[in-house]
Amino acid sequence: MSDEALLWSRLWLDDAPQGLNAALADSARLRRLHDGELLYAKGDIASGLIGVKRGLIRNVHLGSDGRELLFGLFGPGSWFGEISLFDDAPRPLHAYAMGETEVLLVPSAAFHAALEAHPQGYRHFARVLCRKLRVAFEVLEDQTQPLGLRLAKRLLDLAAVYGEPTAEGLWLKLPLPQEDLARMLAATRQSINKELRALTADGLVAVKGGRLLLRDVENLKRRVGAP
Amino acid sequence: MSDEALLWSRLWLDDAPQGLNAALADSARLRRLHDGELLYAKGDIASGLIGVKRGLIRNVHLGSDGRELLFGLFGPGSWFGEISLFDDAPRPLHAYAMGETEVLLVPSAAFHAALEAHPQGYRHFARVLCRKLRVAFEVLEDQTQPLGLRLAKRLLDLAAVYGEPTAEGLWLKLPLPQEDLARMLAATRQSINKELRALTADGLVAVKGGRLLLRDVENLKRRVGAP
DNA sequence: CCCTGGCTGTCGGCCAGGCGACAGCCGCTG
DNA sequence: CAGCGGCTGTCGCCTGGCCGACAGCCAGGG
Repeated sequence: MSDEALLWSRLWLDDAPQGLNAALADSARLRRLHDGELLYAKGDIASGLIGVKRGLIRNVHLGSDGRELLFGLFGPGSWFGEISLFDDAPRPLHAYAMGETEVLLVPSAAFHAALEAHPQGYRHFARVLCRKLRVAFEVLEDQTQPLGLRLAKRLLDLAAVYGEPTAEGLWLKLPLPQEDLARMLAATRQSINKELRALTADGLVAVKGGRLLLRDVENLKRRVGAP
Repeated sequence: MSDEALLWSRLWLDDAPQGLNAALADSARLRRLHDGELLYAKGDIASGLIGVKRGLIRNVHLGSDGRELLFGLFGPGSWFGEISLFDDAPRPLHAYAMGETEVLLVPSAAFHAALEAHPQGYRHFARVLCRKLRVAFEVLEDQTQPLGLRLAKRLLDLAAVYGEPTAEGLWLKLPLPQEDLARMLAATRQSINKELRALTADGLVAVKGGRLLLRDVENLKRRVGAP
């Protein structure tokens, strides 16, 4: 399967609805972005649905004080940007590229037309929206937890998407400076550093060559879940 | 218009799709709840879509330490509970009554059947889900703001739903102990008390007879928005 | 091979907000 | 009208996490 076909298959939760998939794929166009280039800004009207073919897209909020909050990190196979398509409201977040990146863009008009022709697509995207809502709820629930726990949880979440199992444990194949973890957890780089080293001291994670290794996923999960 | 007709009209954002509305209304049944009675628990499979006819429903998360987080407060005219219907996953939160309460419940099976017959309903509910997602995003963005700001913002949000304009200002016609504000903002009662009195000192709000009065909505908004 | 720029490790001061404690206050009920 | 239970007002202590500062460290480029 070509990487583009793989990307399309990742748009669907289980079985791809053939007609709809074809309609969307026909109208998609490729867009290339350089490192740091803006895909869209918060407040823009929706250009379309986005699928990442190569590279990485950051989905962020910029506080009035300049502080950046990192809501999403989308790698190859990920789709996003549907919210503004459904409610016709401005983009809720900025999106820009990390490294050389290629995305597929299904223009809004084509997206709407395809869905009108294949209404069962609405049901699918309703499920997608639900999943995002549940994730948001979970993060909100964890607000009161100490930073160490929230960090461990986030690492497990990242590993679920970007983890590569090896003999030593689960590698995060992702450029992930501590600064970014801080931006995800609304914390400071220093605090992340401290917690990360606490996890290292407990033998749960390790850092080798700038990448993170989850050495004991079971124990991490236990620490995060039922104490 | 009867209060029940009013409730149904509130299910839709703009114009009610007649056929779908009728189908849902036909299958809805009334359920009466006493003060504190559980409507559903987190983890339950979805019973159906809920509309509040009379009283108040609290939508909460219970932390393992017993701490309660208040995610939603639904009064007459409010609908909720659609998430689990669309993704067939367990309820993400508990829901229970405050005071004598009556709700309409559209059973899951009937809900699905009605939507299959009227697929344009999916589009509507997708919009509803989007709105909830945006609210969640905003709360997440405000994580780093000082408590005073978050409180002011929340009061304005509450006023948008439960506010009653008078000569003195905007009354919150809602039983709202400081403890509940604390549970909404993941703070303590004491901190809320302090911030509330700061707002009172600035003449922005007032408490009379246990209810809250927003005396200067304009200034509150200014304080919250562009400084 | 050195220099430069981005990341990591670490320290100390500081403060918002948590937590326990307790005293009014007010409305409801017996 | 006395008493009780739920809410509000207020203190003081304590701590997690913020912030500024600075010193390694390492990789890539000239």
